[in-house]
Amino acid sequence: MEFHQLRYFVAAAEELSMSRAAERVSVSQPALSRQIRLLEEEIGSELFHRIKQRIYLTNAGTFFLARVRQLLCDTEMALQHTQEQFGGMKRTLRLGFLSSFLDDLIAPVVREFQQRHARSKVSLFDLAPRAQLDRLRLRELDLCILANLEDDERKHFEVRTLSRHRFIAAIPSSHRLAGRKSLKLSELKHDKWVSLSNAYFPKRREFLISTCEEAGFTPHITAEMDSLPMMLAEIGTGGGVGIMPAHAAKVPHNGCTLIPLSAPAIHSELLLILPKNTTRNVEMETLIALITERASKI
Amino acid sequence: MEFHQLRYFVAAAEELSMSRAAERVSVSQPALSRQIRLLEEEIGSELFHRIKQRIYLTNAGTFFLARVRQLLCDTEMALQHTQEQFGGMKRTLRLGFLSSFLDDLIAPVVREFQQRHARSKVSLFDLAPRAQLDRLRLRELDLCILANLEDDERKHFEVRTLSRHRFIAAIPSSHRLAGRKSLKLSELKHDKWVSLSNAYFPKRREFLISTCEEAGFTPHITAEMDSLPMMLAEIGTGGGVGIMPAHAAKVPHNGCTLIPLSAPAIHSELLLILPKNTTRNVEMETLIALITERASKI
DNA sequence: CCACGAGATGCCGGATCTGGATAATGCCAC
DNA sequence: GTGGCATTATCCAGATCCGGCATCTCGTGG
Repeated sequence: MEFHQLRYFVAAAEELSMSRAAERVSVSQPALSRQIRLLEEEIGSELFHRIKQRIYLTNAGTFFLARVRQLLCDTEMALQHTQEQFGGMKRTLRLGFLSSFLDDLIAPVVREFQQRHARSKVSLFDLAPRAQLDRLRLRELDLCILANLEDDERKHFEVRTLSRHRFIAAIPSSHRLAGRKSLKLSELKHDKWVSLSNAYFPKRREFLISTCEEAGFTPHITAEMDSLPMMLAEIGTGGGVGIMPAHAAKVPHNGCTLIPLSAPAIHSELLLILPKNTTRNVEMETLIALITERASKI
Repeated sequence: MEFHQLRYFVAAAEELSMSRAAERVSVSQPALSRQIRLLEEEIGSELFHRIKQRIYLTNAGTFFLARVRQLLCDTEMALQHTQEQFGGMKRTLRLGFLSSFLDDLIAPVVREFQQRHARSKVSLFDLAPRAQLDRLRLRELDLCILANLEDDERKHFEVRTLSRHRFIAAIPSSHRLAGRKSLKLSELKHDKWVSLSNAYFPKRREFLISTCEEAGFTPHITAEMDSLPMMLAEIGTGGGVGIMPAHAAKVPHNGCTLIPLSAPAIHSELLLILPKNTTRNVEMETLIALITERASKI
């Protein structure tokens, strides 16, 4: 297992195309294909389904991807941190986020920031909530953007609310309610449910259960997934139903229908999370201001 | 930055010798030297002091080492986990520990375990407490062995006490009290103090402060270090005084004198920590039994 | 003063990674 | 149905980079 193989893999997983991935990481397509094959041989399991000249992540691939993301993130941070502290390198701002906010919030903010502080560097890390918080606590990230935070955690960080989002229901397109314009949570009381795993999404299962109980039933949870894309994939193949913040619509969801919830109105808050008791420089303040401003417009 | 460079670096840092490290990782000494040079060039800072044909970790090296350990641990775990879950590989037991317990507890237990279950694999990961807990929570480790645990955390895990250890004081060998056979905590009330950082050692600073306050003073903490070796190095160069569990004597401490504390008697508990609500197989039970048994003899 | 040990340097051989050409396959339009 | 386009897999030659050997330097200890 080598770093370049992992980078090629992430690129391929994100592009869902060997050719585009190869272009993105500046190698030829055969070179990339081959390295991914080697990686698959080492793992002993295919990372991609190759069907009809297209590639799709296997379950193993999805599972591996989450870990590789964290790995590459930690690698980059270890290098940067050491360079900055001992190699006289300028401080890079490290920002954790959820991929569903990349287009609307993160990317425009970073573009604007780069214009104002052309000599500053910002590194972006697409990580699950749990992974973001762990790294913020270790000061390996400078700030995080994620939705919801259990009370236990709040006291360790400085937390600001950026915006509020409604929850929607995600059900298979073949589901009896898939044609509806809106639905009530209680209409899904007899369905199988898919949740996000607590390991990556703090307290998410408890949140689902208590929300449903307030609506008068206990959800029958049959699957817990490690990421939003995996959850949508599971639902799309008929594995059950689920709820999630509306911005989840940004991630691909073939076979899934997303329907607004008319009752109860469940909200999640998008939060900006900072370490407590730290002095912040001008760049940091600018970045925070830009994020706050932009988020208020969503 | 490549994986083999990181492995060479860890080997060199542990052996404090390029030649022995080279032998350990089965390459020639020049090859290893060169790769470490390349790594240093990439970081922009020396990882080792090279004086009089010997090598010593620089501050940058010590800092980088902690992160690289975690990185290699995570890499190995990502690979194993994926292989086991999707590649039909047999389950490996992953065990986190503190290096000071390797010789007396971990190594003998693992040897014994290998004899009883020759076909099982155990992987060992030398990690800071914080890193162990984070990885246990994500189920990337199966079991941790560490000292002390804040109450917040206890409720997330199953915790068993293995043994109790007295705290000792660590002071520079040049310190006015260095000749003493034992000393009271309050005799150090006017010294500069060195603590372990909260980022890697949960609540360690608070523990030091409250312990000192019970002894009638507030410690003037001038440095927080990321690891026990760094802390001992800092104390050894006159950076202050500190307290730590007696087993710290296992790690090299040039320039440091370790002296039993006559009052107050501060204890720490060595804990075995397991995830909650998991089914455990025979191998796991054997391992737990062996650890418990062995620890009671220390 | 010399021998030995440890790390640094130079050069060569070989593993392997890359890239370009090419083949095979599927999709889509006409 | 057929031809064009796109995408992935395969093959081979060239280049890169890593590792090993020999050697050098420096410090230590007898």
